[in-house]
Parts: sequence; structure tokens; C-alpha cells
Amino acid sequence: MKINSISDVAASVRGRRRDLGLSQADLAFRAGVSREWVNSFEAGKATVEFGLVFRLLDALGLGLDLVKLDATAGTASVDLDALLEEQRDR
Amino acid sequence: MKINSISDVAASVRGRRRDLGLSQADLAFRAGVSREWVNSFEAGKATVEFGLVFRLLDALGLGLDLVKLDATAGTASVDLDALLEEQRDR
DNA sequence: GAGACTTGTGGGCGTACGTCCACAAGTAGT
DNA sequence: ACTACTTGTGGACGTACGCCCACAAGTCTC
Repeated sequence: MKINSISDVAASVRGRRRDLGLSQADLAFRAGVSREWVNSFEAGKATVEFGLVFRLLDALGLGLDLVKLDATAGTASVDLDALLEEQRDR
Repeated sequence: MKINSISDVAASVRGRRRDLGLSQADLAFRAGVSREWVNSFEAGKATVEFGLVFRLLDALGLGLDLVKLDATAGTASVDLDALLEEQRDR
């Protein structure tokens, strides 16, 4: 499944967890994180640590693929403008 | 490309950045993070924030796919043992 | 209704992230 | 040699993560 935002990952994780019949506490134990962390992550929290996300995905039997997105748009200037616009909105 | 560890992401990011002819400072500016953060991330730091990783990938024109890993192995007990073993080694 | 389980949320606490500034070493390009 | 650029590190500082404990609301079974 294609991931466009952190919420996408969160929703996929929640669905996968329920498919496996696990509670947040179960999954937290498997991944070695706290139940509260799982809860926050599934709520779409953006500041969670990357390494913990990895552990969670492993515990769920999920993996990541890295893909190049060839934007059909033109040269670099366009990309730069867009990137500058949405910069610094953490 | 398949991602099996954080180092995989880091290496892919570094390669992609160089393909685009960007310095760490350039990429940091585009993604809205500090140059030091980019440096740490490319070194494989596991505790970086998930949201910042997302911003970095966007700035590089990279995206993530979430895939189910159907382990050819047997039932859940095996998985659980392995998961417990490598638990808590942050 | 009592008990067990799940999920969401809050506070307190220790630790480390991310930023900024600064410096050293390396690689060119002139 | 000098300058310019890049990369890797270090320290200081403010902030917030992640963990633990605790509680409320919801569901379900007995």
C-alpha cells in the first residue's frame, strides 16, 4: 500500500493489528514499546522515533519499500517553490 | 527498493541526494531541517523523528510503500520468540 | 451488578532530540 | 598558497519524547 502521510501508516498499523487480533498492549509488548506509545502512534503522532516505528512494523509483519516518485511536472524550479512553501510547518 | 533496516533508508537517502547533486545543507534547507540532522540521519541514527524523515523523503522525491511480509515460516509462536529475543535493545 | 479487558488521556520525570554556533579535516578550483 | 564548499563533531540550550502510574468511559461475559 502506498503511503502519503503519517496518518496512512497509522491507519495501516491499526488495521493490521486488528487483523491479527492484538490489543494495543499486546502489540506494545511485542514491539518493546509502551502501550501509550502505540496509542499515540495510531493517533498519527508525527514526532515518534523512527526506530520505534520500525520495531512496530516488524512486530506486525509489515515492511517498507522505498520508491522514486517521478513527478510528471517540469524542472527543478517548480519543485523548489512548492518545497519552500510548505517548509517549516512542523 | 526493499528496506530492512534504518541503515538501508539512510544509505538510500544519501545515494538519492548525491544523484540529485545536493549537499547536506541543500537538502536540509529543502526539507526544513538542520544540516546536522541530515548528517545524523545519513549516519543511521535510529532516534530521529518520523515526521522529519517523511519531510526528507518528500524533498528527495522518494515515497514509502507498506507491504505485508508473509514469512514462509510457521505459526505465531516462532515469531513471538524471535521478537522477544531482540526486544529492548534500543 | 460485578469483574475483566480495551482504549484514550493526563501528570510527573529522566533523558535525548533538534537547533544553533563553531571548529577541523578533506576536496577541489583558481 | 588561498579561497570556497562539503562533511563530521562537539557543546550548550530549550523542548518534548517515551515511560510509568493512574483514572474514566466503553464493551462484553458471567
